[in-house]
Amino acid sequence: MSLRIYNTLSREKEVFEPLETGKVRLYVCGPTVYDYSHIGHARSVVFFDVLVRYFRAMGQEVTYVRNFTDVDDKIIHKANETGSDSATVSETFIRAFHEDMDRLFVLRPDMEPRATAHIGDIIDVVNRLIEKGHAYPVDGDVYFAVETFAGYGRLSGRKLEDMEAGARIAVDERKKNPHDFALWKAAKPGEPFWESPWGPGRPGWHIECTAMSCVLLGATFDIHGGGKDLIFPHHENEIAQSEAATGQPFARYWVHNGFVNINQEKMSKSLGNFLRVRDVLETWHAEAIRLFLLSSHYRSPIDFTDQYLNEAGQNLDKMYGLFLRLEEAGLAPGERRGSFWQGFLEAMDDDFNTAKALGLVFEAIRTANRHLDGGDAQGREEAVLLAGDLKAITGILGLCHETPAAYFAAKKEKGLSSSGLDASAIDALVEERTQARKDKNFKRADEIRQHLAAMGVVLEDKPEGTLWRME
RNA sequence: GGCGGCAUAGCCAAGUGGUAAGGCAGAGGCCUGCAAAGCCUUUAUUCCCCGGUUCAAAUCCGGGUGCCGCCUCCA
Repeated sequence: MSLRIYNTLSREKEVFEPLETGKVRLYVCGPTVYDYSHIGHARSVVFFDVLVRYFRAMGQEVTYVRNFTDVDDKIIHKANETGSDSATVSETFIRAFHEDMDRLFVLRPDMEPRATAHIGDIIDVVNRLIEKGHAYPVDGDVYFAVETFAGYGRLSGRKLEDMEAGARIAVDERKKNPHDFALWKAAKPGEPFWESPWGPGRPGWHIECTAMSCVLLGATFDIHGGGKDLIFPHHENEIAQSEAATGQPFARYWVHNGFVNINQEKMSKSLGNFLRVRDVLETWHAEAIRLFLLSSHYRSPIDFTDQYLNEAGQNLDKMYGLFLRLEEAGLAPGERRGSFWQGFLEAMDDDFNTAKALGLVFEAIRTANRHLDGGDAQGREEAVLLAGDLKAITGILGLCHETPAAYFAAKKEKGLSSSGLDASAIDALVEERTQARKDKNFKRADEIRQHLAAMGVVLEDKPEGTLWRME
């Protein structure tokens, strides 16, 4: 494969060459589990899911690690708020995260380490950093000394001097430099803690990723991913900790996804516009959500609106519609790969250009439909070839998991239940209309069509009879 | 104040030197008793503005304008 990836570290697209040929070691920052996951989490998780599926389809052996931050101020706060404890809170939201992402057809990573399961590894790294003079304990806390790491600021393009000026961080007299960050935090009363050489406490946020990636993937690995917002300070700090501790290069390619806005506004607690994955799934099909998320390049910001999700839903119908047509024609997607597959590979090789790839998908669908409209043997053969490409492509994008029949049946069911209509009543009207048509009473037939249309029921007269579906 | 990103049709969105993918919406047509679905045609002489480089620029360079993100353990 000749994949090029935009590396945040160099700010350029670089040819991807894994450390070890045929193997890809990937670490992606997972959620802090103090609440239900939102659509922004979904974008990151879905994008990296596609990245992994693509590597695997290209024959690469991927080791995919995504952590859970299960000890943290926000989790502790949530526990106090709800009269629970940290462990229960994290357990609850880890389960919820899995439910949500499973419903989005996201494949589970190979490993999903939790910070609290790696306290020993974390303490080891902190010890090593102290030994090497990169960290210092103060009153049960341990801080990383940013000035001891020459490359600090390389990923985010910041210089320590520049950051001094407009820094909005509280001055802590105990720190040698205001930008020194906590590796270990002394326990306050009522907080969860673990014993350590510096007294009871818990890990700081950044150190868990250093410890777990090193243990699970090695000191140096291929790709480190996460949301754009993690570039600073989280990933900057990870690099400093890891390279200072091991003396070896850390992640080689840094991949960061852009944000999801809601109606052109940033999602934020203060605006109260957080869209939870499980709520969004109530309204839209999981694959329509994936399709929407993949319709822009992963690094661009994307705007979540009802209109765009509806469009994605229509496009998903179009995909299933073709597969349904083929099935009804007794045709199965072919095994041979054609030119659309080649185009797909080129698009994906160019920094995972899923938007371009989807353009090809729709072109292929249109072409296949045209061939089927033709109805001749050669056209059918072409359609089968195209369908094969489409099947392979949608598989990598994580779309079209269902059979077309099941997809459309579920859609009808959902439309019925949300509108409160009764299927048998509709069937009766359709039957009446069929009789009217036989009697050439088109006036009555059209009345029924319009009546049903007003309720959101769309009729399709096919040679084998009249079908109806919910709009 | 520092760092970074983006500006392409009514809307969304690809396109990093060679003459504007794809989707939605709109218009016309084929098909249909009428529709729906599908298909065909059509919708940006032009890519925020002004300069420059080049045989050639949406694409490169300089300047401007506008929007956005990060610098607050927010994906």
